[in-house]
Amino acid sequence: MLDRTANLLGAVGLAVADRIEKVALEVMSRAGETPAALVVIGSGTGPSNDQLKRILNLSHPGTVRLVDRLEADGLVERRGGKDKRSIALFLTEQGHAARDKLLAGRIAAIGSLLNPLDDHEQEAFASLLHKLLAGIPEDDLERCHLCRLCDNGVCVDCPIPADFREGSAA
Amino acid sequence: MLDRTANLLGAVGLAVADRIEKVALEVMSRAGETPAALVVIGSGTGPSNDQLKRILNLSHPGTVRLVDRLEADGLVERRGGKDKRSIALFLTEQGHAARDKLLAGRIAAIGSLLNPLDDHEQEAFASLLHKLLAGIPEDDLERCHLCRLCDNGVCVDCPIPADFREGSAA
DNA sequence: TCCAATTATGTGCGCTGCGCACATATAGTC
DNA sequence: GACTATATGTGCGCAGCGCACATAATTGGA
Repeated sequence: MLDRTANLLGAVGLAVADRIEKVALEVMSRAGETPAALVVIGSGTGPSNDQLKRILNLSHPGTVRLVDRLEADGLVERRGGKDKRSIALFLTEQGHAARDKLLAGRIAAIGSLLNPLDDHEQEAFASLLHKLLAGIPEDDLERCHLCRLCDNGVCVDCPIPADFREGSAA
Repeated sequence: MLDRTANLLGAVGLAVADRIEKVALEVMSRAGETPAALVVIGSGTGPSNDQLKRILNLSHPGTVRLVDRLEADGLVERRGGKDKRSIALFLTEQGHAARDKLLAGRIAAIGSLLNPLDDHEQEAFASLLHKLLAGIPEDDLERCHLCRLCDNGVCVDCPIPADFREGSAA
């Protein structure tokens, strides 16, 4: 029985991931962790390359190149960090616009999957998802990773502590 | 309210996709659609390259190279199809073993996410997922795509018609 | 005070996964 | 028998990412 539930969740998860990827390709023509980076950078207050690397769970060089791509696309700026060695990442105006489109498209795409459920069922579903999410992360870093594509403007009553919101994690 | 539910589902979907990818890397050191191809080929009765391409939603050359990789890894065999131009794809013994490990690992990884839910909640969750899945696919091809990583041995009462099971789709 | 270890970023290089344009062989159609 | 459609395979390049390495700045002792 648990296996059957897991299989159903696997199919739904795949459908969700497929739709998120499709939206990201439409909005910014990028795949992999690049869309998540856009969201994370926009959520924080000038995160460093190293913080981004840990949240996205990428290698260090991978993160550097990822930021290169975002910079080349005109979505992100590298500014000086608190150290002279570190940098601080900020979205450009264009970056903010792309991030908004990405998040809105993501919510719309996933929302369309929820159509078969009526209001009451959606509420029950949200409650179960909430409980499930609360049980996943073991530390702040894992929380940030899990929420790397979340829309903070929409996620009221987030099952995950708010450290991420201030960009103070990692 | 719907937006909040969609955001929660987005986070869960991402967690599911992350775990599936991790298992695939551990089991077969491959990413992208290659693990799905292993599952699909093992589910069917000698699908052609073209059928695989449509189920995975890849370009034709991408599918050819994907099969090249699986063949090089010793997991898949190309045999003659019903036409002299088409081929039929079958798993080797090693391929079946890898597929079993992949599916078992997938179920285990997703199942661990379900731990916070008690038996009653899991049943309710499965029911909602079932209803949600039934509303997604518009044709057989989309069904096959959605179920490309599903474990047929586990998915009783599948919300999706059984054409996929016979490999007759597309 | 100066040198070693740590931290933070960036580069050279290669590999995997994938798509576009093209080539080739077989099957159906007029 | 020529023409189109179908099915597979190739040349080529690009995106995304990791390993090994290089460089600059900070920290922590001896």
